[in-house]
Amino acid sequence: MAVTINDVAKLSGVSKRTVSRVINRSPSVGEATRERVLKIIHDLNFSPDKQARGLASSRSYLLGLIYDNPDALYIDQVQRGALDVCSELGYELVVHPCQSKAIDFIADCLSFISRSKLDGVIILPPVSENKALAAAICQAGCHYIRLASVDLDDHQNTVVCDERSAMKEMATHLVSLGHKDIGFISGPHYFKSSMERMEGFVSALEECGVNISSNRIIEGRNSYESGIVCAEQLLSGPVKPTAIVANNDEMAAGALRVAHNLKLSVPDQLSVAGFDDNILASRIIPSLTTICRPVENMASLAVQKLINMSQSDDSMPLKLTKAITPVLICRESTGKRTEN
Amino acid sequence: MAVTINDVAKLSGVSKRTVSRVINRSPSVGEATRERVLKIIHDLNFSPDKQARGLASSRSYLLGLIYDNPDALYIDQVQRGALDVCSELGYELVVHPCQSKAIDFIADCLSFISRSKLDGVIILPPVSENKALAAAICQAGCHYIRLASVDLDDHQNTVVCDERSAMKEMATHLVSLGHKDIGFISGPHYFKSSMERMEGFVSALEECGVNISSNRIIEGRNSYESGIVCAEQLLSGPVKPTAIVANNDEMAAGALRVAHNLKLSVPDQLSVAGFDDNILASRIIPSLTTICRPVENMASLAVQKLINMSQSDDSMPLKLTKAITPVLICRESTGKRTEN
DNA sequence: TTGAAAGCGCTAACAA
DNA sequence: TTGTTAGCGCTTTCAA
Repeated sequence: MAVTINDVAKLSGVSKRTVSRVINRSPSVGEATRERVLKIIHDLNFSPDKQARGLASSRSYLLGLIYDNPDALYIDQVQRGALDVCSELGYELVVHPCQSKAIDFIADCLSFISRSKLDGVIILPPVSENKALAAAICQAGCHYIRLASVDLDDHQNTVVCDERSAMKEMATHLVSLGHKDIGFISGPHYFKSSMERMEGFVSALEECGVNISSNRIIEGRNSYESGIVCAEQLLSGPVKPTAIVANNDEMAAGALRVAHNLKLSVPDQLSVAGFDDNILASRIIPSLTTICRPVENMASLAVQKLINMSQSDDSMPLKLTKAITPVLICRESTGKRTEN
Repeated sequence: MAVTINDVAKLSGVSKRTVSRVINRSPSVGEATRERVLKIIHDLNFSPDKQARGLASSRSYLLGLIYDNPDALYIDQVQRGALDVCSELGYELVVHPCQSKAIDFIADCLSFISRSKLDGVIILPPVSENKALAAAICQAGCHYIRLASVDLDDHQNTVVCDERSAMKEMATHLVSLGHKDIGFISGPHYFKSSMERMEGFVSALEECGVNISSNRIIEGRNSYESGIVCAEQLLSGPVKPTAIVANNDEMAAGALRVAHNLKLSVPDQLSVAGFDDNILASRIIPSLTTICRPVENMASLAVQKLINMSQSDDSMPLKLTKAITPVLICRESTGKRTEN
């Protein structure tokens, strides 16, 4: 059978209790003892049984990942970033795609949490913006971290990426290329992140002395198809913008498609930019100028915070040390404004 | 606190053991007793604690997902398909991306399994082809299902998608468009699925009376970059193929990029096709003709089989009823051969 | 700083 | 058909 805490205790000549303390990184263990026990643990390749631990401590060492429908690459990056930290600290990650429009959506998430007694959950945007969900989870006594683009909660409960500053970079980039008539395809206005990106972009443009009229801003739904619809609208008039920025890469891809249909050459006649740096961005022709967030880092940080919260009081807190700064990636789809 | 088996036992006037029997659908419980207990269970809204059950019965009600590096969309689809069935049957899904080239790769997977006492794992291609891994998992006493393109194991342990027949469709499609000089960018030859697709394609072409010379077949590495390298090679000679088929969409995207660089118009001067139907395929310009596998269904089926295996003998087996047939998706990137 | 003993909620032998 | 008695492997009172 597998090696248990008893084996470790016997071999290291201490009690179960002390081994338990070592496992749980309690500071009240003598340095010599700790090292001896750690060595035995290592030699025996012991790892504590999660179910037993959970049963005894009413914890599960399981973290949940709740998301609605961001793109697959984003989810994949989150999972990798989260698991990096999880596996280091003996946690496992349980996934839960959900339907935020479903009527029993919150109940469904709560059931997910209680079914496996999750120690905490990470909530991805855009579900992360759902205030009722966060409140319900909190009331259920479960820890959570919301990934977001704005402070929408206690600072402890969020990992925020400064998307506003990213859009500022984008604005500066386009203005420096000479663009003065720029169209913007926003995400749905009921998402705070959409507003954040839009406002960040618009106000940065203004700071650069470029104004964007309200009919140059169109609300999309973040889908490829809606990107097409919005870009068609932006490019339908006699005077066309020389650049279009979209709230995400999917819609930017839609804009590229429209440009293609209209035989507008990108970036010569029209610059296009997105947000996300998903797999599409580097593969599509022309490749897409876009914003890349450090998604894996954000997820790692979220897990660290989560584990910190659910750790017993006498264990040492982890240090949280990763920067969350998005980066502008310039590719082929943006270029100098040409006179027209 | 939550209601436990003891509460149920007390209220229904039987022993814990009997309640346990009812929970586990043991046939050796009197009909009257069973009904009484079930009523109490219902009234109390009791649901047994997974950790306690697991600790006592050495099961976890957790399934694992092991994968190396297929594209993110594929993973996302697998997760959704798997979770559909999992959540219906009270199981949870734990994810585990891994590095199949790492030296301790198998140990790492085994540790993943034992850490959480997984009841079973689903292994995605291409790791699923690793025979040593499957053997090790089996020996560790864990159930597994390998998603694959060929029968590489006991039929019970695999969910197979007939990729050979898909490539036959592809071949027929291209031949019907008049193509006679076709290039093929294969995946690494050490993957069985690569060979399966390649051989399926080549032999189907032959059946259609079209031969493909060996210098028209180039081994890629499934990456976008290697697609570029291989396509450049195929298109470097004085006589160019009129169509290029790649082992996956990523490499096909590379081929599109090369065509673009060479100012070859697709599909007028060159047809290109991929395999996967990933997110790229429908967004790229021109959109990509490719093969779509019913990935979600395959994952659902895998979970059903897995749970069937790990269920106690006296519970009803699930019926497994989904078809696993890939489909050819024709888009813009393939068209009639033009004389040259 | 350390240890002894009592469970956590459930299932599994073995009786009855 | 049912109940009794032990655990599963760990954490947690409480003492020392």
